[in-house]
Amino acid sequence: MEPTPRHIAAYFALMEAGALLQQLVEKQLRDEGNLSYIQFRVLAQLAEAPDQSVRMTDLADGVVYSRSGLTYQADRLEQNGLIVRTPSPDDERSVTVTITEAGREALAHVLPGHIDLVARELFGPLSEEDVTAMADVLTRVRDNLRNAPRRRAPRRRPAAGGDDGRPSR
Amino acid sequence: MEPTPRHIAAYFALMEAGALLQQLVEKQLRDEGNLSYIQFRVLAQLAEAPDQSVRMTDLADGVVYSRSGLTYQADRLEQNGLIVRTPSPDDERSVTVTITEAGREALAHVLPGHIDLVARELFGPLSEEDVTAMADVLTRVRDNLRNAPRRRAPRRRPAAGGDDGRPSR
DNA sequence: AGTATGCGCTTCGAATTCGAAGCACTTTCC
DNA sequence: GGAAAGTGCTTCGAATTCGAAGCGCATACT
Repeated sequence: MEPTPRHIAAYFALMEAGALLQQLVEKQLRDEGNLSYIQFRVLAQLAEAPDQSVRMTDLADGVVYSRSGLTYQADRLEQNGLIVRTPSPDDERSVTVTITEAGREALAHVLPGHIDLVARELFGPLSEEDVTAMADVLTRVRDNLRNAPRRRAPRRRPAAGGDDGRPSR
Repeated sequence: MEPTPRHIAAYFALMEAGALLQQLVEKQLRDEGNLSYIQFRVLAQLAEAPDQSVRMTDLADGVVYSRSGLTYQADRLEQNGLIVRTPSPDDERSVTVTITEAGREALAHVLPGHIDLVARELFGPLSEEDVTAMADVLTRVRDNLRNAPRRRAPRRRPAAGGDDGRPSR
């Protein structure tokens, strides 16, 4: 399939719109609540979780983020008293993250401004139909992207008969 | 305007789709051409410029990036011989960036895989109508976002009769 | 049971990011 | 014409980012 100019326009518009919006959002959260966008997403995810708790891995998957990056941000959030980390009861390896009262307050504090900002900057120029179309198309795109990255080739057959070129560790 | 669940879905879908796609693209460019996404955008912008040259500031605006960040990436690109920086002829302050032959080759080298990736991962699940709708809506959003951040209040009337409180530099 | 493999999280190091500050040149305004 | 304000870029420092490596627990296979 040959890409048309419209395809290219759609591609760049998506990337740029996402980047621009993230910059605005990041600034609002920083100014009003001293939170990064990732931290905001983490808190939001915890707040709507059944028992205010989620495992680290599920958090990372939820916010599209590297595991080490999440560890770093979780350190920040815990230092600031917005979350608590405890070993998971059922699986000794995993860590359960729970939002604290202070965390809920921090979230509640930035939320109104956040909603205002998004309503103004993102949805401002859009009609209801536009919003519907955008949600529809982008949801499909996102779900597709969430599955596609399965390029983590399982590396089957760990060189049963010879060196596969991978350096020893 | 009260945000509906559909608004929220659209907002997160935009942010996540952008982030996921960027990760895939970043990886492809890194693997196949040792380029970051920003570097790719810079080269692409230079390649389509009238005389293969653009000023630093215009580049930064074009790719949605901080000036200092662009300086850093321009250093990398220049070290690798993909661009050249020369003082601008008309304005002694500004720097004109020009893509080199090696730069064009690097771009040509990653482009086919790039187009494949985007066609597959982004446009794969979309119909022609979807692409049109997405381009239409997101272009408007992006253009709106490009202008909106004008919270740099123009600070009109530079205190014709007294100190406006702004610290001297 | 016992070893091999896999999973969940953190630590580590190196690269990248941004804003603030600095520098040099340009334009504006008396 | 000269100070004041603005513009374009780089430098600087501090924070953030990610992948690779490390560690301990869990699961599979025999």
